[in-house]
Amino acid sequence: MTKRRYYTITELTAEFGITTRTLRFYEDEKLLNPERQARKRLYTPRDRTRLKLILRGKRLGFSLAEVREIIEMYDHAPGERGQLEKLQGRIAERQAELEQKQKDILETLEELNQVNSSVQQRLNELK
Amino acid sequence: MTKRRYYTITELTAEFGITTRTLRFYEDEKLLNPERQARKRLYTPRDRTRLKLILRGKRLGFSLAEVREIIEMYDHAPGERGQLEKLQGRIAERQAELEQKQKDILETLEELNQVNSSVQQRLNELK
DNA sequence: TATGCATTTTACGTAAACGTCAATTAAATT
DNA sequence: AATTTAATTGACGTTTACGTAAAATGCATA
Repeated sequence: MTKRRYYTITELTAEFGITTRTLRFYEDEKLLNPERQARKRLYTPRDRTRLKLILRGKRLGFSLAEVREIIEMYDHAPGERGQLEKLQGRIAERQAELEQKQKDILETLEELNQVNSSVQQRLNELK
Repeated sequence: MTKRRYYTITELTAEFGITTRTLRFYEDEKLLNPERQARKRLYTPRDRTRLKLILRGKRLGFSLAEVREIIEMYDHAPGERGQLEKLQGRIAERQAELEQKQKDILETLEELNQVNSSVQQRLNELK
């Protein structure tokens, strides 16, 4: 017996903690492309992978439009030199953005640590 | 001559690439508290620092409500044991969130690197 | 067969985060 | 004094990302 081929809409909502509305919305936005069995949606492993990419992008603060661009990079067609070079440019931009976010995170974590220390000290003083 | 004490609204919009509307909106939301000289806003270094925190939070995908909570952690009043412990709990939550974002970023950077490599290889093959 | 349950489609609603006027007002320059 | 320039205060508009309610459909079970 081979791997499951399809996921139902409720399986995905349960696995990722999202609503059916969200899944249908992403489909309207052409981010997902579930097949149909009569009227029911059947999500493929590819849909599930894309969904993970979408949710990860959202966690990082990307809009759906940005998520779409990033996913399109993954799916890029072979293309000619000019296209490929443009693609590299866009990749570099996203990488720079992500590196900025890394810095932002490190700063924030550091500050939260400092707050935590001062709170801890206050707690120690309280007996 | 000591350090500048105030920033005008246009100085801040220029420095951070935002609009006056945004600054007034943050003020309505009680995130900033500029003084007034007649009707004109005079932003203090403290306002500027908070603005930086706001913009950094936004880059990380936090909503203004979340940014507000984070800033309030920085500004927390001394408080009693129960309060302090709750604060530590909230700090831990935010830290976990940020660590998840770090993982998400590393994964995304790795994937973008892979795409970049395959694009580069294609370019090399094109002569 | 009737009934319940999940799913679908349609469509209006909503919260967040500003954008974009329009109508003052004040300060600075001619 | 007249005029340009910068800032302010409403207030309605817009986009994004779904929420939510209603009505129809289809499968499963009592």
